[in-house]
Parts: sequence; C-alpha cells; structure tokens
Amino acid sequence: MKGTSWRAVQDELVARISAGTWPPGALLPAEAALAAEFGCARTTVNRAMRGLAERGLVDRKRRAGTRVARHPPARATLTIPVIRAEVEGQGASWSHRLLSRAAAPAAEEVAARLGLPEGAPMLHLTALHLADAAPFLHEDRWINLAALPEAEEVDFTAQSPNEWLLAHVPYTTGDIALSASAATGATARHLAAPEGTPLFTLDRATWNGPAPVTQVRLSYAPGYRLLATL
Amino acid sequence: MKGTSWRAVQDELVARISAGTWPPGALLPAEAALAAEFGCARTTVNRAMRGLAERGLVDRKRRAGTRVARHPPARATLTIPVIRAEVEGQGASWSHRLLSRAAAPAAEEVAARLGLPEGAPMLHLTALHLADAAPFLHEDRWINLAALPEAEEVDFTAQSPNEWLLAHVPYTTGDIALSASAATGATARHLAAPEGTPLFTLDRATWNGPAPVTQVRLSYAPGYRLLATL
DNA sequence: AAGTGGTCTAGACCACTGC
DNA sequence: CAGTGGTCTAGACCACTTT
Repeated sequence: MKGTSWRAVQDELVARISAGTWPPGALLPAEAALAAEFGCARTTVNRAMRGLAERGLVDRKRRAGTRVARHPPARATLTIPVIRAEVEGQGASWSHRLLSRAAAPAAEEVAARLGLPEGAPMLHLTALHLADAAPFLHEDRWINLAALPEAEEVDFTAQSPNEWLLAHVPYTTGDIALSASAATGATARHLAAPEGTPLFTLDRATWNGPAPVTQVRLSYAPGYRLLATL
Repeated sequence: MKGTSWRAVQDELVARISAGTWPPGALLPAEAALAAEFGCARTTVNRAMRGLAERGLVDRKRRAGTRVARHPPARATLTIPVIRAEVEGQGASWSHRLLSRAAAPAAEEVAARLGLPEGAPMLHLTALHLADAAPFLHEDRWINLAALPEAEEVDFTAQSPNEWLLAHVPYTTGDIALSASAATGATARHLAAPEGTPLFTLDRATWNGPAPVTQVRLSYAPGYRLLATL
C-alpha cells in the first residue's frame, strides 16, 4: 500500500476482502487498530470504511464492529435521464406532442399511490415524445393541483410536462417501479406497436417534501433498454 | 437550524436550495464562509456538501466553487437482490431446478458482450427459480471457463449458479440492461406464460477485475416489478 | 461497563483551475 | 497566482449495543 490516503486504505481493505483474508461474515479489526497498522489517523480509516459500508461491502454496527457482508447486494445506480437529454444524447432530435389534457378527479389507483383522497382535483395529461419523428415514449401523467395550482394555466404544447415540472419543482424525492407490460389502446396506437407488444414501463411517484406532486407512467417504444452500471 | 451536526447543515442547505435562495446555477458561499455562518468547523460543512454533490444536487469544482445543479438528474439506486433473499423476503419459500447444462463454445452475442473471442469455451446453464412452487424467474447463464475452470466440476442441482458464483467470486463489477421482451420457447413454457407475454428481463455481464466471468439473462414471471427509490 | 463506530473541532497542507 | 474544495491529523466526546 502506498501513501495513506483514504483511497489507498480503501483499496487495501477491498484487496484483503477479495483475497479472502477476511472471508464473508468475518469481523474486521477496529478502526483504531487499522489506523495503527496503516500509520494514519483513525479518521482516515473511518472515511475508507464508510465508503465500503455505503457500497454494501461491509456491515457496520457500533460496539459490534465491522463485518464483511455475507451477501453483497448488487447495487446499481440508475440515472434516469431527462427525456429530451436522453434522445438528444443518441444524436436524434427530440420533439413532443401533447395528446390530451383534462382536469379530472384522481383515479383510484393514482390517489392510492400518492396518498391522496380519492377524487382529489388533478390534471391529467398524456403526451408522446419523439426521436427524429419516430415514437420514443408515451407519457401518462397526473399532477396534484392542490400542490401545483399554477399547472392549470400552463401551455404544455410548448413545453413538455416533464420539463415544466423539472424547472418548476426541481428538488424532489420519490419512488420508481420498473416493469414490462403489454401495449394497449391509445398507448399502442401512438407508439405504433401492435396490441400486446411488450413495452418497458416506468412508474414514478414524486413528492416535494411531504406533498405529493405527480405520478407518471412512461411507456417506452419497443426495443428500449435501460442501462446501469454496478 | 438546531445543532451543528452535518445533517443539520445539510438540511439547511437543501431547504435554501428548495426555497430558491440559491436558484439553479447559482454559486454557493465557500465552505469557510458557511462554517462561519453556522458556527461550526469547515470539515462539518464539507461533510454536508459532499453528500449533496453525491446526490447530484450541486456541482463542486476546485477554485470554481459549488453551484446548484441545473438539471438535477433523477438518480435511483437499484438494489438487485440475491434471488433467494428476494423470494424469501416476500415470505415465500425458494427453490430452484437446473434445466440444462452443457459445455459449449460462446455464442456470438455472448462473446461480443463479454469481449471474448467467439467460440471460447464456456459453460451454458439454464435454471428455473420458484417461489412456493410457482415459477419466479428463468435464468439463462454463460460462465467463462477460462476464468472459472472449477465451474465445470460443480453440481448446480444442489446450489443455484447464482449462489455458487456469489460465494465463489464475490466482489465483481459489471453492467446491467433492463428491458421488456416477449416470452418465447422454453422460457415461456417454464414460466407458464403464453408465447408473447411481456416479461421483465435483466441482462447482466460480470467481470472480476479485467477478466470476464459470466453473462446472465433473467426473465421474470409476468407481473414482476423492480422497485427503486430516488 | 466497556468497546466500537459516529461525529465534531481546529488547524494544516495540497491540488486544481479560473483569473 | 490566489482562492476553492479535497484531504489528513490528533484529539475529543458521544451514542449505541453487546457483554
């Protein structure tokens, strides 16, 4: 091991774990002991081990010490791109068409997902995103008007709902579900996919702090693949 | 803001960004200035801001300072569970059946994905994982025998390929592609899904350092959803 | 009760990069 | 070249949990 940077320490720990010096389930020496061995401050060892814990390679508990994880989960970081950026990143030109727009009471499943009362006032939008004039994905979105009354006045034919929301409510939390579903009805028609074609589908619910903001289903045109790195 | 823990500092920074005190693209005060304002050590501010940078909420560059990100990417951390743990986590009992096993030269697309010469010696396995005796997913795996010659001797009827590899080559890197595909042939039959049924599909290629180890396609039974949190 | 990780401090030097 | 973040140190106290 060269140097005493936290990266060097981390690399050394990873090397020992990979080599089986500390097999899965084994207890690692305490931070103070490793600091003494490596000739660095405990803080530095802490920094290195914290990184390993975030990656799921080790489990750390006070008093109980640090153990090599038995079943290191495969953790992949998915970066869900802004649709426009994703299309343009492939060298295609992006455009979108607003298909429908209506103020409507929340449908049962939408209300349930967002934790709103059924029938709460919402704005229901559907849009088609295109890459070089070919259908790229179908967007089916519900916006909570209680949280975003301004949405009612926006002209979504000029700016896609996706982009307006990003600009308007930038920092949010939420959850995502990925699945495969069969193309049906309007979605199938707009994506030019026969009924029943498997579509990659992303459902996302978004909150701004405690306030439910929006729920969207993105149905990608056939053949789409979402890539991630471990 | 109460206390001067790095979490309190981080919360305060997030609050100001959300409130628009520092709009997207704005330059934040330097760490030293914020430390003075909050009455804490610069290290503490650094800890808080590092977290925000990891989440993609701000961009940091030496000399240039810290800026609020203009297009906060939606970054979701997917935790791809060990199959057995995933099934048992749902309260079902897990089992698996080895469907086929053959030493075979690498198929063209497998070789291409892993960067192996076509026809390299590999072990081809297919298996079915069950949850309470119902089909859960179909596994189609290729193992690089040059990297893992021991695999040739292993009895995969007792231990699933998935688990053997985890125990044997625990700490790896790789990439993942998620897609929707139509059930066909043996996969459809084993999952008890009619031909053409949309299946959620995960393709994963795995390396141990520079050495290609394995490539696998997991086809989940109809209805499966992969969940992630932003 | 005691040992372990979690965090905070005050200070220092370094690396990078925009001016 | 000067200002900013990146990192390291040595020391301290605290929180939690197992013994």
